[in-house]
Amino acid sequence: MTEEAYLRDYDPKAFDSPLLSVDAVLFTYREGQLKVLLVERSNHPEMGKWGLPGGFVDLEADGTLEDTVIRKLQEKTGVVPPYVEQLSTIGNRSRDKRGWSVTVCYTALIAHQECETHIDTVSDAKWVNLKDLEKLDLAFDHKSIIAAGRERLKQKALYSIVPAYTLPEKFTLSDLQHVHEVLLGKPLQKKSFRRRIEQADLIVDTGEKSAEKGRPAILYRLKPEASRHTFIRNLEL
Amino acid sequence: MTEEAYLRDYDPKAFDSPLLSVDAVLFTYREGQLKVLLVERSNHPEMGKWGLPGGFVDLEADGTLEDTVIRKLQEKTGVVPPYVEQLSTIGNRSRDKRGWSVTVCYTALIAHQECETHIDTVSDAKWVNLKDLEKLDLAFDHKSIIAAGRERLKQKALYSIVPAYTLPEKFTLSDLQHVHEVLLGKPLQKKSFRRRIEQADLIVDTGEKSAEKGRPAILYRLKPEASRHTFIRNLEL
DNA sequence: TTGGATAGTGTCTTTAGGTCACTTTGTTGA
DNA sequence: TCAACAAAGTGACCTAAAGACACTATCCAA
Repeated sequence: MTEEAYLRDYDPKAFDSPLLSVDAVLFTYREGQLKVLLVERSNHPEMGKWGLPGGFVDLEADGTLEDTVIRKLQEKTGVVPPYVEQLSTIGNRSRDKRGWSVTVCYTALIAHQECETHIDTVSDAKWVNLKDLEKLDLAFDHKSIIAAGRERLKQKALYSIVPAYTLPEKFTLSDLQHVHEVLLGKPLQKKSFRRRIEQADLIVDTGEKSAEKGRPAILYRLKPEASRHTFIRNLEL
Repeated sequence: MTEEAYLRDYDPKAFDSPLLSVDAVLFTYREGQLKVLLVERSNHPEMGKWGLPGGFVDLEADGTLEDTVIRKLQEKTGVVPPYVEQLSTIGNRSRDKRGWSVTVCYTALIAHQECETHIDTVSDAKWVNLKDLEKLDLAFDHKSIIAAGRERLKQKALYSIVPAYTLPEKFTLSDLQHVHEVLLGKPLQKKSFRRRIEQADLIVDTGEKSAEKGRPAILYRLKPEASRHTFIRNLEL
């Protein structure tokens, strides 16, 4: 048989295959707290429970898996988060009552200011403090996915400034240090932190200053190469 | 409608969904070269081309995605590799002529001695030097998946001794250093390398010595906690 | 027993990061 | 107007990890 004949007769539903979905752990930082976006499930199974934003691939609309996540996140937040990175894929027979199920998970970061108003209009989405998650009973294995996302972000805090994407476009080094401290769960030395960031050479002085009490701080912005525009990490080499 | 009713009537084939497969980049080290296991495709599409070992989830036999990879690897090598780790998931409309396709990719490591004989009996599998890959035309996007796996392994060489899983159970520090040098593409300082490994405290002296020319070297083995038995990394926290 | 080959170590230098006190620069209210 | 306060930013010293490289150790073979 030729490949043409094979492809002509190919029936995608001839074989049983797992259910495939996509989920996103969207983090933000506000008032000293790390928060995750949760969505109330409006369909079975686990209807009524809160869980991660996500869903199924739209074979027509989506060209890649990243298109799917971004589409789903935009539905809930109104915007495309500036940072999206694949986290892990989980697939087994027990995580979904419907049967064998696979979910491709992503972590995403955004400044809460970017989507505050839109989330308020969407009644089925809300920010939840990571600290308050323990009490909640989330859908599927979403709680452990969030834990994995948080762990990944913690690692990033050790050797990168990726957590900066949880902040507004212009931010101070003190802000950034606070985010890192929350992620790492311990205070950092101001000097060391600043030295590391200066060496990395990933941010640039905007010339503006913050207006809090005390000495005003320089407002920085991420350099264009680490640009604030849908930085998608999946197989870039 | 109750959840019970929903689940009773649930039809997994009611919606179109992407094709889901699993692929593995199995590395080994031999005679100063990094090698990857390739398999000749016996079915359409891309029949006759060489590609990564992998396949579809068996909803009956496999409990998790990792079961699927391991089953596929065992079919080709005869054994379960001591190190298997999820790499990345790639899903888009263009990678497979059959349509929307998602593949969950893994990297795995094994000593070539463990499977030499079995691979010789399986005529459709062979080790290929990483260096020789450029010339080859592999199936699907497998060449870029291998590149990603190699890049991941290179990162591991910087701060771990995971590459030790490409070596036999008992190995010398010189062997391990050679593997790391090939991965990093540059010579390493013997003293620094050994200091780093000693500090990590992940290997233990077997009491045996190697018998090459020159001064015999101490044979080490990975400590049980970094045990040589199907160390699967996916979402361990 | 000596020379070749490779394993393994001693030691100085370099660099990244920790610590902490000090200076700077703004606001606020007597 | 100017001290007191608060937070930003820096100087300087110390420690730990890694780089560089020469040196010693231990085997085999001729």
